[in-house]
Amino acid sequence: MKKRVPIDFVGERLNEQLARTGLRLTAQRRQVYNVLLLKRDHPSAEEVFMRAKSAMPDISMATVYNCLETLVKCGLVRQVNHDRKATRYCSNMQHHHHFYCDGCGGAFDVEPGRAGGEPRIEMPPGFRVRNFEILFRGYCPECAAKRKQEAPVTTSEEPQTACRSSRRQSIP
Amino acid sequence: MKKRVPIDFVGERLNEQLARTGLRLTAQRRQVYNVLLLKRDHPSAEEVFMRAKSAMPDISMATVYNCLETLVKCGLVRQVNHDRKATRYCSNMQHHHHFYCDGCGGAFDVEPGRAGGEPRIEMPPGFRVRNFEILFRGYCPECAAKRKQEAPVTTSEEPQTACRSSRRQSIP
DNA sequence: AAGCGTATTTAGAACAATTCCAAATATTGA
DNA sequence: TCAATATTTGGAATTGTTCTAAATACGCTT
Repeated sequence: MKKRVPIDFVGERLNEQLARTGLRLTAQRRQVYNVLLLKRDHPSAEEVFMRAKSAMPDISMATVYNCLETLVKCGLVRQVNHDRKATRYCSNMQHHHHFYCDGCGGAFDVEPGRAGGEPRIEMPPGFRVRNFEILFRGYCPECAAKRKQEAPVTTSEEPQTACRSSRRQSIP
Repeated sequence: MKKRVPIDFVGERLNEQLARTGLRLTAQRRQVYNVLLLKRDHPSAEEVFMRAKSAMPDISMATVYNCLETLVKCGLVRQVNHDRKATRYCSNMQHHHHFYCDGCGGAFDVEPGRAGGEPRIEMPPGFRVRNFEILFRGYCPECAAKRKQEAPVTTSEEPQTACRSSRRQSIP
């Protein structure tokens, strides 16, 4: 690991955020951040490791975990958890929700609704809500289509949701 | 484990649900279910184990996991996950949401809103939503109060939510 | 109440994801 | 270039959970 670390467009933002916490911009951190920006499909640490490794063969799993943690602390990346699966990492820092496919396990961003789309749940008194997120489950377009042709008359489905499916909002 | 298993009010419901899947009503299953009904504070498997153990000293962790799994399959209990913490178990089978306290780690039920309270997020086309749940984070009344007196002028808070806090809806 | 086939419980091993550790290496500023 | 500090690294340790195979219990039939 003797490379200089040229500061490019990716490095810019990264360095800026790191600097404000007194952290250093290293080749590994940049690589990991790059991976996350390049394909925003919510990869797990393992997947980030594999992708990073193809460009930087000597990077270690421990480092990937370290870098991810650092990026999270810097506010450049978010962790996304679903059930007890491995934590996934998301470089979309806008407020948004997630859809998890019961078929392929994929995670998709769901943009918060526009007009009156956000929930107006009333909390019991005393609770201080700092943030919230909606977690949707179901089938992604691919899996939905696949299931439709394999089992035309689907049973045991429980569409207990108030959400309409229409207009596109976000792409995998 | 030579006890008979008398069927009481708890056993009733349990037995009914078990029966429809060809499962047996055992003392352990009843004990575990009882624990979950008795104190609905979303205990983890470990906590269920400890509580069950005080009434049934020979019950094993493996059995607790087995029983919990069975109860989930029967539709009497739900799993609730938050971040990478241990799975918690919830005997409230109504559609509802959860609030997680960043202070004490507690989990609280949040009843779905009444008039227009549920989210109307529009999904991209093709997605099939089967269900959803809202996950709130913040401070529970106790922790909120504690923090207020310790740090009167709180910084670094990001109240990026559209949710009002008022009228009680659910108790811990 | 004895026997039988199946379900359940149990202790402990195995596992996956993640964190911790201490030594080696890299980076920054003087 | 050097010292001081931060980061990376491989491997061990941890946590929560699942798996396994043997022991036990159940429900039913005689």
